[in-house]
Amino acid sequence: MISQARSHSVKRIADSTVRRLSAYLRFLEESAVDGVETISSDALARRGGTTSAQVRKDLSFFGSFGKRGLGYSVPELTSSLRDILGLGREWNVIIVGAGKIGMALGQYEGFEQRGFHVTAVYDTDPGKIGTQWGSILVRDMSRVEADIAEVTPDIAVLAVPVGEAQDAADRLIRAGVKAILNFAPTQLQVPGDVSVRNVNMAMELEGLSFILSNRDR
Amino acid sequence: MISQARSHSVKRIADSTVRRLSAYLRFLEESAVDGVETISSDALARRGGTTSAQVRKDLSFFGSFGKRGLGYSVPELTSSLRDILGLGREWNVIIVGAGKIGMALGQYEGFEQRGFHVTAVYDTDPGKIGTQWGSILVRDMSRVEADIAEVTPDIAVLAVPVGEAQDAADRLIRAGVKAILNFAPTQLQVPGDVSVRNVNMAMELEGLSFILSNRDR
DNA sequence: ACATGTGAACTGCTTCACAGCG
DNA sequence: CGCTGTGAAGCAGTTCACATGT
Repeated sequence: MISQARSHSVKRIADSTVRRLSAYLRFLEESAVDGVETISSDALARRGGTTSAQVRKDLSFFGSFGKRGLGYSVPELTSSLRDILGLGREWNVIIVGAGKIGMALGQYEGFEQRGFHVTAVYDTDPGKIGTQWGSILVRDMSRVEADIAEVTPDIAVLAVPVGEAQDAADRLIRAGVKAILNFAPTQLQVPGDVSVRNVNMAMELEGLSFILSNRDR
Repeated sequence: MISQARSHSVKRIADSTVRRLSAYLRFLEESAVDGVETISSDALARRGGTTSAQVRKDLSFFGSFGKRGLGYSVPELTSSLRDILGLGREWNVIIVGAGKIGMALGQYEGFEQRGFHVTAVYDTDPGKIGTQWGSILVRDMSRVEADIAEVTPDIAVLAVPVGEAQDAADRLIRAGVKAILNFAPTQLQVPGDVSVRNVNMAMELEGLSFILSNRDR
């Protein structure tokens, strides 16, 4: 019996660790397709751009998943990582904002594949409300509180213009949403029990711009 | 004379610092619109979700921009941060992959606004090649090397399916590209002189999933 | 012999606290 | 007096190195 994920979990886990776990999981899934049965921390590390010690340390927070002298069983570690990351269940997701980004996200297959079920898309534009995107109906943003009262989504994806982001977030939080994936280029102000992750293209581009500007000097 | 950005810049700057500088810049721009003349490290911190000491330390790597007892001049600090981040010039950007994400990015106004000039979009799909997106023409991916040889883009945005990402990156790098903004959910293998930033929605969602799963425990 | 799991050492980012200056 | 700028202290994340198990 190896799958002892969650038996540990005493100290707080660093954000960077969680990100790497995601990366390991993706690589494991690729390896499984290639028919690899067993993998070492070193192979995992090379592919993820880190070190074997880092891989082992990351995993050690959650249990012992390897066999000494051998490495990790690909299917077993895959399953353990899924469990650790909370991917063993379905999460209900709503998308707020039916613009270009919201649309691209709504049609992204990767969401469903990983257990993130998009239940609804919201917008304020009467021209968009009522239109159908595949199986998803664009709903009226004014209904969002009523809908959430019935079934609270686990995660709300915010894909509205910057100027509307904080207001939208406030509404969602008041209605009970506890996790937001924010695509608007602004730092949302939220209470401590609400988790926010930001996806900010402007910031990433500026990061590259900074590196390019300071490369030689 | 205050704008002494770049007179310092001895030690390596942490990634987290650069990200915060981006955030400060955005907030400063918002403040300027509201007519604010002067701002303290404390105000900047509250808005950016950090501490005043952190703000001052971040800025101190690049010079002294404030007035003791007063704070920072909004226009002066804005200009200094733009300079530090390398936003004082235009960067040429190509988008590789004319799918949903590539399309959304190509039409994103924020790019141009901040000096990131999209010069071309590439795809391999004959049905897409030759179509026009606003002012941008979708070009044949097989031409990318020839085009780059003429004008090397500063940054390439990778918005192709996972399976094609590494190959596309290899081609771009061989052709001279030194900075990549990668939207494919895979860890690209690149030489040391190439900078990569990742935008990975799956990873962010998994981060939220992890937090939600471990919230109470 | 080989690769994991982990305490100990190390590195570097963050926070503190206060001197310095407007 | 208020707020910046910055060494020093504190802390968290990473790397080392080796005992441990197969």
